[in-house]
Amino acid sequence: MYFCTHVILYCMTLSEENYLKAIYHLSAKSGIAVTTNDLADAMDTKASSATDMIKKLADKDFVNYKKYQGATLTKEGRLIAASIVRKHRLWEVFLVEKLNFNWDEVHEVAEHLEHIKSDKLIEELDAYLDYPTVDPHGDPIPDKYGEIQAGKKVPLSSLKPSEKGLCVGVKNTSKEFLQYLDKIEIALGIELTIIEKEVFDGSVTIAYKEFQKNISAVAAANLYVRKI
Amino acid sequence: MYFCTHVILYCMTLSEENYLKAIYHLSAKSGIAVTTNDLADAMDTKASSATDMIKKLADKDFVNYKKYQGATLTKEGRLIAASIVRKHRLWEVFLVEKLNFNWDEVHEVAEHLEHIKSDKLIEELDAYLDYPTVDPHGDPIPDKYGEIQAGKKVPLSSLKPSEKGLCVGVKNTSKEFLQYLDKIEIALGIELTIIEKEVFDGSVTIAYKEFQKNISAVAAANLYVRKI
DNA sequence: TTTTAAATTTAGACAAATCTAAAAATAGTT
DNA sequence: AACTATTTTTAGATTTGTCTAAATTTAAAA
Repeated sequence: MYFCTHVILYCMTLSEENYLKAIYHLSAKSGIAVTTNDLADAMDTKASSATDMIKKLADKDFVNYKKYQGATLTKEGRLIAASIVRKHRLWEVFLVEKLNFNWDEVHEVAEHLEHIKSDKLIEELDAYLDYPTVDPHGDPIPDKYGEIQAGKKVPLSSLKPSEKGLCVGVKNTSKEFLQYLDKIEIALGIELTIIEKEVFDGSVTIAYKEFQKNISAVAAANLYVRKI
Repeated sequence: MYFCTHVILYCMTLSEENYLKAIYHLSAKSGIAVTTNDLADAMDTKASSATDMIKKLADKDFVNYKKYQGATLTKEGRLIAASIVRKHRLWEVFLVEKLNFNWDEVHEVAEHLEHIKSDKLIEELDAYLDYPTVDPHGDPIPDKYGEIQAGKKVPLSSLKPSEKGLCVGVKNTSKEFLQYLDKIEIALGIELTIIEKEVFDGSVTIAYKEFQKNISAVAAANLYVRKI
């Protein structure tokens, strides 16, 4: 099984790709069929537009659809959506690692780059970046078969004193939070060790680099790590 | 004067950008106003569609237009068109130098990449590629003010025996010609020395690398060099 | 279980970019 | 200068993705 370039290349509009991607993200979260309203909200449009597009995607066998029952991805739809997410995240890695972008600057540009259609481009980019498995926010990059290989990420707040974690991403992607992390010099790939957790407010004292700092429960819940 | 990002970012559709670029290329060739038919041919569409788009671009003050008199670029239109050509050619350099693309593979992908709108992206890319002045075909890359700095290129056939040229591009960009050049190992940046020109058929004997070969008048006319 | 509220779909309209076919303007030729 | 032939423009239709408003279905509550 492999990405169906022909389909992607010849048959999908920008709008179709974006809807498919939104369905992919929403169904990953909920695990069940994506509702018309949720899809419309995600796409910042109206329910009637979402219905129209779901029908079109169903006609092309990218989603399963029964009236009033929401949409789920077909195998082919999931593969295409995964390929778009793959491209998005690879471009994000490129922007951060090669072009000096910050965490909080890459998303918008990657939203456009993800729609460039060229198998060679993405394969070469993947190789050029040395086959990364997570993007700059720690989100996993699907492989070319649409499968996610990266290990599970957990919030920093779930670690106990003396446990160590590799910083792999954030839950809250707001500019404010990312800039806060920049300020205290926490970045992707940093090793963190839990020193102590305050019972009364959930704040966590962590050691990393040459620092030892205390961060709030909110911050700890929004920082993803992979246990090491 | 600088690229008007706001205009590019917020006001131009893909189609408008492509038409503007086509007008830029056509008027560079002829120097005079671009006719509706020529524009339609270049865009592989019908004259009526070209008229419609010219009107729209004229409304936005990107072209000067009088009925039946064709179109010329305004200062702002030229700047935007140049920025698109700049992006196209920078991406071509990136694809060849970093992602192992060949001369004859880059154009199609660059056609899409050129429409990605981000000042930071293109500035960083430019720096990352070390400020190239020509693309892999030897065509000049406009600077960020829309100006072309690169030296003039001339066909190899215009050189006389014992003159040397740096291979900077091709006139004929057909896959066949580019593959022919690959085969005889002529590439961008190669130094060529004219050994001899045959009077009867215009063919040229050239020395380069460890080779000494004879190429036809047609080939020599389609290979651009910069005298050195 | 019936009624009400919410979610979803349909119907009809609109803007963008295109087309075909017909009308209008320009240019070339005698 | 008048007449073709070509070029260009206009008018009206089509497709895609969107909208609003109304109709329909499902879900929740009394």
